[in-house]
Amino acid sequence: MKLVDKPKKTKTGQYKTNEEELQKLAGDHEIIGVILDYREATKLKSTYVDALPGTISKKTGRIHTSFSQAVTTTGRLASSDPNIQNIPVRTEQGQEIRRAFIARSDEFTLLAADYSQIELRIMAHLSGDEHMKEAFVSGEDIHTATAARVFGVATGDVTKEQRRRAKMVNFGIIYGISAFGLAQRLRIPRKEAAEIIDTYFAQYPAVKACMDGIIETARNKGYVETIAGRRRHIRDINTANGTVRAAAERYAINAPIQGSAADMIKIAMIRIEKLLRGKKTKLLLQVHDELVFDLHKDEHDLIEEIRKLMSEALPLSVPVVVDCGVGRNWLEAH
DNA sequence: AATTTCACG
DNA sequence: ACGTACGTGAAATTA
Repeated sequence: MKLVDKPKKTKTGQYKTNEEELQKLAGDHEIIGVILDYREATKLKSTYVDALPGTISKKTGRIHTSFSQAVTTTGRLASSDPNIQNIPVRTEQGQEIRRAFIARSDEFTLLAADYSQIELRIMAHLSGDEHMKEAFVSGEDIHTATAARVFGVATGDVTKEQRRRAKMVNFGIIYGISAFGLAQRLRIPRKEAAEIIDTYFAQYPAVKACMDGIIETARNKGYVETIAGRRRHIRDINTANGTVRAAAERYAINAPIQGSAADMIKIAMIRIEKLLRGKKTKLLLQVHDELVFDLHKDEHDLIEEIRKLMSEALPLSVPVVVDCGVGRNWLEAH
């Protein structure tokens, strides 16, 4: 429709029509919003509404996923056939789908127990950064605390926009931040993004030192390690190609963070399995930082025991907070 | 079979 | 100038 001067192309030469590109055209033609709505609806219908009923076991009347323990590069589990780790939750229509996941009978409810900000807490632990640790020890909202530091205002004066940006920066830290990546996410010039990152590292100096140290380890040993000792080998960490090397450095930084979180929840799962022996309550699912249980109505005392096992699975130098919720369906449990 | 898009953490 | 945020799996489309 000639709405763009230089339309972006995919690597095979097709026009890019993903959400990010379409969103930029939202004000230029009324069809764009309609297409985005259509995309959302058809994605949910084909991937979940149409597909999941066919996966229900004839024998049990339930959906049984497969968890792979040796697939991901970081130590996370992967769920397939069907994937139950990507059940919708973000949009209204998505939430309707999540509501369909219910407890096994009237005697049960669903319990969702999830780690709060676990990857940033692991960053605080690995780096030992006093400012970041203090934010968690005092129970502050980490994104608000980061915003206050990066934008130089009091915690109470942090605006929504500042918090939103700080949240993006915190995510960036976990991913092995780059000025380009942050600039794209925040839709600001690369130079501004670079300044935000500089301020961030000035406020959390030990985080910067930790990230440099991880990269140094990768260069010297060829691999990085999680808290429990899982290794990820980092190819190309010493390559001359700057782009490839920068990517390798991001993998090196992300792997110990994402992987240590995976270590933690796996240790918790092993201990919880022992706790639940002989009980009616069953562990159903793991979704990276969350465990979902069929909780029997007479066993609600288990909630605090599960919370304790999860929060103490891999002790950190900051508090590990586990949020627990109970409901008739998976959406309500959150 | 490869690519693109998009669902989740 | 290059060209990137990390980790997955499934459906639809393209080649």
